[in-house]
Parts: sequence; structure tokens; C-alpha cells
Amino acid sequence: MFALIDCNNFYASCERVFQPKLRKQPIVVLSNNDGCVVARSNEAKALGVPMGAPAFEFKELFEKNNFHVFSSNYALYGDMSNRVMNLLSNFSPDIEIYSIDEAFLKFKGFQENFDLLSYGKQIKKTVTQGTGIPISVGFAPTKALAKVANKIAKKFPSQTESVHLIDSEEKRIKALKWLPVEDIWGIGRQHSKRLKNEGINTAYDFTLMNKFWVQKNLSIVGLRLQNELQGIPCLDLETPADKKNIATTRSFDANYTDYELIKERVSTFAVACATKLRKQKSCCNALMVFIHTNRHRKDLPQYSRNIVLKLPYPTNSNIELAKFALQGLDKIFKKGFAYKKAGVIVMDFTPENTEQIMLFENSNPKHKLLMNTIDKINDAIGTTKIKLGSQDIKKTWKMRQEKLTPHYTTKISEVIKINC
DNA sequence: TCTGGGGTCCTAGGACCC
DNA sequence: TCTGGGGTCCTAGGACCC
Repeated sequence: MFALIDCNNFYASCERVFQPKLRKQPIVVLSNNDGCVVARSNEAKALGVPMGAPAFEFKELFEKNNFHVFSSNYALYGDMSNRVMNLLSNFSPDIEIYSIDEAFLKFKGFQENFDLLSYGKQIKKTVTQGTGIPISVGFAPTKALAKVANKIAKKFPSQTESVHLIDSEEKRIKALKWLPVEDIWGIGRQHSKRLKNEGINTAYDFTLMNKFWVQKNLSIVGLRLQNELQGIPCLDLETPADKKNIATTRSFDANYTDYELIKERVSTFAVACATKLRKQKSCCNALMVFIHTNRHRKDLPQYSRNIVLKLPYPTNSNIELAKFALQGLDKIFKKGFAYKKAGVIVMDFTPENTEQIMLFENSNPKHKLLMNTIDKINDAIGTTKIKLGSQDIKKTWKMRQEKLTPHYTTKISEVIKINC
């Protein structure tokens, strides 16, 4: 059996933990730059705020209904996530952390000796008590069905006490007949459109479809999913692997026309990629830079380009990657446009310790020690104190974050103080 | 005025090999 | 008139996830 444990409205719940007076109040959390809604409390959902909504379009609704609006505080959410995952890992030796707010647990031979339903309630109680984050728990014989069970637990909290178990054919069929096809894990917008054209409306309908049609139209992934929903396990827990691509991309706080400002951003993004590369002990052999204007501004001239550079040698040095990224930027930058976003993506990794010596040109060997030192200093101070000359020396974060809450759990100066 | 960020996997088709 | 068969590797694009 598998369990899927999911934190309810995770970012909104994290903010609420530290401001209990916000219980029952509508809360939204905004994306970087305070742009879009990325998390909503149940009250906010009930008032009709869709996921991904541009914040400025809903400003009036927020004000009229006394919404509590937050900038995203990833340091807080990441730390809260770790606490939740730590507690969950006590309930099974087999755990897959699937995302910041979700984990699969696997139970081998538990059903004979355990009442999973009450075990689930115990999990819920432990996490709520230990972190203040509300969760839902779904049990089933496959991962895809556990996802379905979790949806039911979340949708009917009072009937299920937020824990649901699919352990019989009747329950499986009942659950699948209830679930609209577009809400199946792995069925997105395109696939659900296609399935509806075929007269498929529920997950149950989908499980009855011809396998050849499914494989032809939804690929092997769709076929696996169909099997999983029929109760035939095809997916096991996955173990974390090194990343194959690493990206650092940001929208700007305003439109940038000045080449120098964009160079600074791209240089900073390249350094961020290099730092992440070193964390997983990889070097990259290729790098992509992109820039584009604001797509939503139909009144302004549009421009969007990217370039992929094959590097002459594998590297994860801040200095070298920033240099290459700026070379790329130079090739694609065009004067006269108002740029809104840029990014650096590093690709084609090789392990740090098996760097092949190239014939003509190699990464500067001195950089290894230098980067090591930079990482140590920056880690110790907890911020990016050491920068390249091409980066902005004064500011660290060019982003609108007007409603940022304190780093309650990760900065000693920002922990909650109680005056007695 | 203001619209996020970071990933993965699969397939088809082209280039190339013997 | 008639022009083989069987592979691999790479890439772009499309789908999906949170």
C-alpha cells in the first residue's frame, strides 16, 4: 500500500501557523515579484480567487473581503516542509518526498498488522501537533490511486477526518466515478480535452478505455496511469537523483532597457546556477541564456530570444559561467526593447571529480579552491556576501516583496518574541 | 502600472552507421 | 521497370508535475 500525504494550502497554512488570528480568514500568497496568486486558503478559494490569478486584477476583491496578502517567503516554507517531512519519515522507512508539500509513503506488510485508517489519523495528529500544518492522507494500492484517495480526504474533511483509504474494488470504483477526468494526476489540459472528445468524463471511464488507443494518444505514460488506476502498480517510490538541468530565471521589477542592468541580472543568474551546480558536485558543458519583453504588453514591441552555448570545457566556476553567459547575452541582446525577464539554464552535466582534461582550453584550476572558499563564506554568513564585480554590489534581490513575513524559523533575529 | 519559477519524461524525425 | 535492412544517437517540441 501507498499513502500520499499532502499539506493543505501549504504556503497559506505556513503563514497562518505564525498568525493564528488568521484562522478562518481569507489568505493568499503571491509569487515572486508579488505577481500571481500561488496559494489560497479555503476561504480565498470560496471567494472565487483562481490559482495563478494576477494579483492586480483581484486587488479590489482582496480589499473588500479583508484578505491577508503575503509575498512568498520560501525560506519559511522550505523549513516548514523539512519539519513536516521529518515527522512523516517516522511512519515508514520508505518515503519519497514528491514536492515541497507532498510525500508518498510505502507500507510493506502493514495491512495485516495495522489498521491503516487509524494509522493515518495518527500521522495527521502528529504533523498537526508538531508543526501546525493541516494535512490530508490518502491510502491505496497504487500511487495514482493514493492521489485519488487523498483528493477525497481533502474534499470531505468532516466525513473522512482528512484520511481516506481505497482498499476494495467497490471503493476504487466509487472513487473513480466521482473523479472528473481532468483531475487525474498526469492528465493535463490537452489530454483531458482529447479524452472528453472521446466521451470520457470520469476517471472510471478512462480505466475502461482501449489500451492501444491510450498508448497511441497518451504515450506509455498514459498507459501506465491507466493501469495504476485499475489497481495494477506500475510506479514505485523514486529515489532523489541529481538534476539534469538547473535554471535561474526571474522577471524584473520593472522594464529594463539598459544593457548594463540586464548584464548585471544575467551575471547574477549565472552565479546562482554555478552555486547550485557545486551543491550537487556537477559541472556543466552547455549553457542557455534567454531574454524577453513583457508578453502581456501588446502595446509594446515584442522580442524574445535564447541562445545555447556549448562550453569549451566543463565548469562550475562563478567567474567562467558568468563570462560565458554574458557572451551569450551579447549575441542575443537587441537595443530598443523593454525587457521584462531573463534567465540562465545550465545543461549537459558531468561529475565534478571526473573532469576530462581538454586539449586546447581548460577551466582555470585555481577557481576550484576559490569557489570552495566563496561557498564557505557565503554559507557561514547565510547570504551572498561575496560577489563578482559584474554583479550588483549593493542590492541582493531586485524583486517586489511588499508583504514579506519574518523568517520565523530560520533567522534568530526574527523569531517570535513574547513579552510577559 | 502591475501577469512566477523550476523541473521531468516521451516521441518523432533526421543524421548517421554498417 | 526494378533500388535493403537494421540499428543508434541526438534534438526539438509537446505533454505533464508542483
